[in-house]
Amino acid sequence: MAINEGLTIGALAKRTGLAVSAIRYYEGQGLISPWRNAGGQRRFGRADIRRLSFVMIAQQFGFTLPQIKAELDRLPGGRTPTKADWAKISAGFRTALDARIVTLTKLRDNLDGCIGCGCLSLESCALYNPQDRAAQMGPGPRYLMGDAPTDV
Amino acid sequence: MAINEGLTIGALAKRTGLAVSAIRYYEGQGLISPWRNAGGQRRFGRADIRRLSFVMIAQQFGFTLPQIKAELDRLPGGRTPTKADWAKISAGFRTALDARIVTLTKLRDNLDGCIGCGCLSLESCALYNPQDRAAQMGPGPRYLMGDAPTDV
DNA sequence: GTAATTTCTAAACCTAACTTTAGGTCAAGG
DNA sequence: CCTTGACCTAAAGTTAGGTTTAGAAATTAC
Repeated sequence: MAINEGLTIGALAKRTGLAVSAIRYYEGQGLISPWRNAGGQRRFGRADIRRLSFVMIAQQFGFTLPQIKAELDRLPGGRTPTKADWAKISAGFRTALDARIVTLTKLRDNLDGCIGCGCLSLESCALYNPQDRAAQMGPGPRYLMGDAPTDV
Repeated sequence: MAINEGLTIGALAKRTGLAVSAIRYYEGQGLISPWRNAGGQRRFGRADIRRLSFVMIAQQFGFTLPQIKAELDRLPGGRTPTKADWAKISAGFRTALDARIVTLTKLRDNLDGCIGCGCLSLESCALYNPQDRAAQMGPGPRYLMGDAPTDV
């Protein structure tokens, strides 16, 4: 391994647990911006490990890649992000997560009522509020619970 | 409208709020089994409204169609399901939902720690525990999460 | 009886988030 | 120097959960 020329894509993949192809894909989506060495191969900085870590956590929370990119774009350009920079962004997660827990809990409570009455029918079941469903997106795969993460 | 020959696909769509195309798709997936009239058109029983209602709720909870089918297959064949039949199946939701709430709450608590330290790095962040990641929730093309976490 | 809806089937298309493949190029070890 | 493994690009394939389209047949409305 050379002196300090950055991580290869393979090394980054090993460090993050991501597939090499996924990392290339993320670059295409603008989530990371490696530089190239003389031979045209990607080289990544150590800060990219943290960036990808952020991506993976955010995905677990149900964020889409464009939403995640929007968050990452708020990091300072020009210098390596500090812990404080990351902490600021992470705080938004807390809010989104709290909201999701509230939604699920409400859903569960409604379900309790439905188990009691055995209804599960459109006429009487609170779970089917058409307004709730109307908020869902049209085509394509559905996301977590239908409650898209509010803007962080 | 004829006497009592069952619901047309359009009527069922109106009752459930689903698109006609979605209902046909669900039939293809084995979630409902309409009969055909003399002209070859689908006819549905009133019990199918409830079946589709179940499908829609289960989707909100993040179940995939095959998982939902598995649940529906537990309903009695031969007779129209009673409220008790539906209540038995609904109880399973309660368990799944409770589990999901616990997972999210744990995730949030871990995040609290991470916001404190500002780490968000693979070396020290509890959010990356591969075991936690394996506990994926929600639908979507995320077959990657079960991958070998190599060294993490 | 005719026009307007609905419905039918099959196949193609859609999005998100990736993976796989094909056909080369680069880099590191012996 | 040569071989092996990592890397490159571009394009096509994959999965889930549907939607759209096209052309034909059935039903309903007037």
